[in-house]
Amino acid sequence: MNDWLHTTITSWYAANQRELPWRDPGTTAWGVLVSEVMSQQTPVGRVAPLWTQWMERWPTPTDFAAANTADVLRAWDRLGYPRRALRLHECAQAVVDRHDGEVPSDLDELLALPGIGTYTASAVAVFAYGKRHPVVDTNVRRVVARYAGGEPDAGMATTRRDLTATEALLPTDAATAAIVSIGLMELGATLCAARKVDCGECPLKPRCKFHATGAELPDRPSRKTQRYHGTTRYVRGQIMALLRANDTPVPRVAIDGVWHEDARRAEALAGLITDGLVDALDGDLFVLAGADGD
DNA sequence: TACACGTGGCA
DNA sequence: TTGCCAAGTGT
Repeated sequence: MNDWLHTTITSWYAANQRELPWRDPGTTAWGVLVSEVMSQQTPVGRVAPLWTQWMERWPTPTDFAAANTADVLRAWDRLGYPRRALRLHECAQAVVDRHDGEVPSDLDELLALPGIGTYTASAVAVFAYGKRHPVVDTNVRRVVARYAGGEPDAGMATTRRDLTATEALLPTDAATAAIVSIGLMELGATLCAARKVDCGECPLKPRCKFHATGAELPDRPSRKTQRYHGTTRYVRGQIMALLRANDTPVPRVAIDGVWHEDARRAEALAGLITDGLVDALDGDLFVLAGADGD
């Protein structure tokens, strides 16, 4: 009963998809996995150039598993959330240890890997291996909420409900379902964004409940955000940037320069050490984790 | 369930 | 300019 949706999305995506390096037909499952992890909470346009360099440097899980952690964190550069780089490194090691260096295609095996949650596991199974699963990210949740629910935004992320609602829209055929999923994501990332809709260009307009009811976006943001400057997260970022820029151990007094509040700075540094992103050396010196080789 | 977790572009 | 927002995951 959703045939119209499937053919509409499929043809729209074929004609309008953005050029992204990991969409090249020759991309490996590992390449897909890396692109998905890098894209977590990060605009894909910022990911693309880094992904290309990354895959040239570490083409396979085995290559990457052997990399030094400090090199990984430097290569991650300012992509954000450096813990993702750590998880990706652990993920490569798990792929080598548990799967003989081959990215698994089974959803549960993917889910068991470090840094791989519901979304990423589905995305790899579907986009790299052609499996049939609903792939539900923030874009899909929003587009489905608007198209099928007539609501301006998706509600709270409740995995089960999201999977059910998306599942109901997908075709039986795995290959087509994959294109519908990537098409919904693309639509949400381009024409049907959180704060800006372009119904005039949208192929789903004729049957979209949200458009039918006026497509009015609320003035209020759909989710709460917090101030960033001066937060622990901000100070962590400043410390990481300082350590990335230095090949030699950095004395505490240098770190003291990144933020004026002692307590905040201490909290940030302690957190980075706890998270395995920073190593403390004798003499009150600090380095990127694994800077001496893992 | 709710919060922590980086960074930079855009309106 | 300030603040929203981005292919989420782990706790």
